[in-house]
Amino acid sequence: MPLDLEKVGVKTALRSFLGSNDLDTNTLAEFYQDLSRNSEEIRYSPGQHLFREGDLNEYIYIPVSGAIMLERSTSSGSRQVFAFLLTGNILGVSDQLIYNFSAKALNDSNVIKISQKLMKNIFERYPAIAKRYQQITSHILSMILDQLFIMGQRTAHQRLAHLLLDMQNRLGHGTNKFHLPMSRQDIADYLGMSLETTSRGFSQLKKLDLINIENNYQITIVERVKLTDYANR
Amino acid sequence: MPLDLEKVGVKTALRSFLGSNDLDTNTLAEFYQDLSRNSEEIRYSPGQHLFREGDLNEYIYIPVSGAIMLERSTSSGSRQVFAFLLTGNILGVSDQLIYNFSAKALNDSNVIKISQKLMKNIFERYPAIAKRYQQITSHILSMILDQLFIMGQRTAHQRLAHLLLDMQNRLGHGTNKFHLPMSRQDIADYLGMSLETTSRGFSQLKKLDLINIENNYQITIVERVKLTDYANR
DNA sequence: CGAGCCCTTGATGCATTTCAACGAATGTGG
DNA sequence: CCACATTCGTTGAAATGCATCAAGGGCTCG
Repeated sequence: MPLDLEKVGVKTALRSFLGSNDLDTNTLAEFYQDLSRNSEEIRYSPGQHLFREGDLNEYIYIPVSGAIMLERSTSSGSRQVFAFLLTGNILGVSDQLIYNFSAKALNDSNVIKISQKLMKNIFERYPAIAKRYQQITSHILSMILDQLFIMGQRTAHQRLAHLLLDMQNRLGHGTNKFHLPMSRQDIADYLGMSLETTSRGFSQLKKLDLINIENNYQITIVERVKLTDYANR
Repeated sequence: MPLDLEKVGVKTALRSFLGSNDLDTNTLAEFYQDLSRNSEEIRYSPGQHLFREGDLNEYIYIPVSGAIMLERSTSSGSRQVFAFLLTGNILGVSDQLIYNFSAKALNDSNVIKISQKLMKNIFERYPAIAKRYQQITSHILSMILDQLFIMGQRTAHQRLAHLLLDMQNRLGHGTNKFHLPMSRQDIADYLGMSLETTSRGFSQLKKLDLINIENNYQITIVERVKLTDYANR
């Protein structure tokens, strides 16, 4: 379906993408017009791929609702999950001819899909947006560095604590409760550990009264400070 | 010292930075002029910092010779090494106000130092170079993803095998021999393992006749195909 | 030659994986 | 609505990989 700028989610996602700075209202309005005419919003079901590793890099995507997982698999069957993307994040920020990872919807998700061609065109006409895009790229870079840092850290349970803190930030909306969009296996492949270790990690953190597990996916951070401490010990 | 464009290493490094494409000779010549007037080549001794985590992000750096290590340390004393940079690589490609890692020379290194201000200026005047810069950023992003992928690999020895293959590509100059610029401890912190495990990994790979160790730093890849197989098993 | 540094190797204990069984939640067809 | 299958998560026990502790070897440089 064509992009409907009046939908609350779409606006939120785009605002989060563009950031709160610099862009004057005229530029913004024109840009929105461009988008609504030339790009669309697409709905994906759980498990459906936005694209696969090896596909031509022709679009960028901005999730409006739901959650997207970036992953790469080996011939030998193992898998690395690179990131979980939520509302207002962006994927496909790359000049590479071909995607070198796959993107898959974790649950029912709405996603804005913009062609790279349109994007290049927009960059030429709105330097402010091109600049913002560069900022985003460098922010992503710094996020991945953080992730790499965490991967090198001591214990599996600490890495899990990091993930939960991150998820609270991104999903908690100011509260200490959130709903995990991914499975234990997804978390395991994200943090480089086995499914069972992930599960034991949850149990351990619950036993220490740092978190509470309402059901498999509904998590509460009970002791944020202590959990942070646990993660960075 | 001011940048001497006639020096072979400098040319090589800049060419590798700029890539082999697109830029017409006029643009190139002007750009080189700009650089030689406004930037400099600096020599660093082993262990010396180019910058530290938290320093203002005011320069980008391009190694001409030697090797630079990017690292971040925790308060609790552990360390993550993010990358080893060699001739023609680039560091400081980020819009972040402050570096979020340190850069340290591993051995005697010459480095071209360019102010971010000059760089921005150059981008405005030479769009082709701005575009190239964006390509580089996205290439770096994809390198870090590869690194993240490797960190998720099963065993420590496999990760080491990956590193050695990477080093052969970058240092071997077409041969199967190369000189490692970093210590066992550096490798350990890069791959998220202990120094001892790294050492045992070397011994193991040698025992399997996949590599040969002339001395601690002089390595030969004996069986590239088998080593690749070992790394991805 | 000896000091210092880095690397290697061995022994031990702990963290994590693997294998296996079970439990909870969800969906399906009779 | 209830058996039943299926999927996903938890937990236990055994095996393995890795970190840690500790000792010793080799190289370099004064």
